[in-house]
Amino acid sequence: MRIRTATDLGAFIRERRTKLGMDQIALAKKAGTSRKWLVEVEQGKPGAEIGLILRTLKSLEISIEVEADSPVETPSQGKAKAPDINSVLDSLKKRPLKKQI
Amino acid sequence: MRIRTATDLGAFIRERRTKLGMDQIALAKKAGTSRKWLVEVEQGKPGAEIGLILRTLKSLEISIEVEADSPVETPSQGKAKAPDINSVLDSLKKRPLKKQI
DNA sequence: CCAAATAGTAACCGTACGGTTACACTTTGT
DNA sequence: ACAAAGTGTAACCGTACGGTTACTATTTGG
Repeated sequence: MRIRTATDLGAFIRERRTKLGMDQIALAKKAGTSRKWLVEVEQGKPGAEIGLILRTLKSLEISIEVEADSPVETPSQGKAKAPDINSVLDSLKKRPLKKQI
Repeated sequence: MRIRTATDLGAFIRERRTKLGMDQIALAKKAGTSRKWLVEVEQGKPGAEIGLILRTLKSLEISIEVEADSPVETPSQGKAKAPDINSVLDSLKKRPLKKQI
């Protein structure tokens, strides 16, 4: 299922929880959170912290996949997009070391 | 890419951002958050709120998919998996229907 | 009817999330 | 050499997230 909003996520969590025959207390305990928090998350609370969300999904054996929609946006670089050298150079340009004076 | 931790998510966000040629300020503004927040998220902050995360992923044109790992109760023989009767029974057993007095 | 189980809600409270501002460090371009 | 761009970090502060506890529906079962 594609997740676009916190409400989507809450609905999916609730559906999975009930299919597994768990109540809110059981899931909250397994995920290391509180029942209050789970209630709010299942209702689509956008302020829920990602760490607790991930623990909850793991407790429900739900996997998350992220994917870039468009391969890459090359605005005006023409049509030659073979080796994507810019990305390679950019990644090599990452802050390598912390140099001390 | 499979997301298991907040660090995974932060790394993916950063990779996508740089591939799109955006700096932290541009992405933060587009996602409606602050650069400080984005720095922490890219470093794997588990306390980041899911609402801001979703806005950021949308700004990067990243889609999220969630999926239940096991259908419901791994039936060892996956040949013809009848109309998952267990789920039906479970849901009926839990909170079946709203019955009128 | 009453009791039990599950879920939604409210209050209070300590903590930390997120925004703002400022400064330090590195790389790049002039 | 310098300045600019990009990033990491620190401080302060208002707000709200999450935990706890309690109470309220709603349904089921005795």
